[in-house]
Amino acid sequence: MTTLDDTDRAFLRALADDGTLSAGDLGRRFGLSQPAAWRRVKRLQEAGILAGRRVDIDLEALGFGVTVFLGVKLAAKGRVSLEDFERAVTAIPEVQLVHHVLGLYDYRLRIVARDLSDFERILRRRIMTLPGVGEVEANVLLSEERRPGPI
Amino acid sequence: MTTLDDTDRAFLRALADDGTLSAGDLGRRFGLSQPAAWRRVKRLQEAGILAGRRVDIDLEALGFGVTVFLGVKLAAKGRVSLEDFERAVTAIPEVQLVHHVLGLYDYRLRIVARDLSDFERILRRRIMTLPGVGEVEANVLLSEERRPGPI
DNA sequence: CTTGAAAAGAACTGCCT
DNA sequence: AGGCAGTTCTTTTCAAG
Repeated sequence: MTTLDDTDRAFLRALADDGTLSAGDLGRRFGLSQPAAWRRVKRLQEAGILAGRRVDIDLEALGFGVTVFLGVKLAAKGRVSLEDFERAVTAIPEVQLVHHVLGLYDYRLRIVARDLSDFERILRRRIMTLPGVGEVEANVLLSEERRPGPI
Repeated sequence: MTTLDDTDRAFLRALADDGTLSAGDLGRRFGLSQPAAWRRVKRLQEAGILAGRRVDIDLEALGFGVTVFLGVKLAAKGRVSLEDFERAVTAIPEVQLVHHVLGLYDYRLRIVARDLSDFERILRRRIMTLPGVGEVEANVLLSEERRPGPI
């Protein structure tokens, strides 16, 4: 674990919002020279705090207008059935995230579909037929707000 | 909505995995020249499909080892109480994501905490005191797998 | 679409306070 | 820690086929 100063936090917040910012941009924005900003970014990367960079793909622009969060409870929870379930669920193209969780459900999935009838098809043909699936609970996404988190 | 060819899909998958890839990298990987690859990336950006770039911050490296998904049901759901709830919940630093959803719960939150007793503090002092909160249901994250999605 | 080249900008290094 | 000056490298952008 590493501790950060205010400038590090400002850098992380800025980069979480816009990953295209260069060291020069960050320096100008927060009153540091380009090399000083660059050294900070490098330090954050080497500490593993800046873990990677990704692009944001707008699936709605591609016709995937429905996002559903699905809680899944397994019927039989042997060690084998967890692995079987994970292997099968990650093979479904519409599944974006697989969270193995503790609580009322065993897994939480984020699933995208073109529309609700497309989601029904995925649920009936792909999800309910997965090995070991018991109860499921669905929540359809209306709106999403991303926050910087505790940095 | 836009339709993509196989190369576009390959670009998006590669960039979703590693946002640092340049047009030259993508071209080499998928058999295009650098300018051709660059024009494709630009087209995807202008179509809004490549919506932005962000860095991945490893909150575990900063001492936030616990992630909890929290379903929240509101007790009274007037129009005003939704906005009050959203304003109050987005002000909690540990809240990373606020999903307004349809289903058994009204909101789904992604919350990070240093440990479980830190999470208990957030839950009791910050969440349960939010305006209009009724039932809550928590799932503690054990492991997370990200998938490319249906592109 | 390609190649080639020029221009711009970002990354990186040494040295100094 | 940070700044300045400079070099190197990559990316961007244009020209021409």
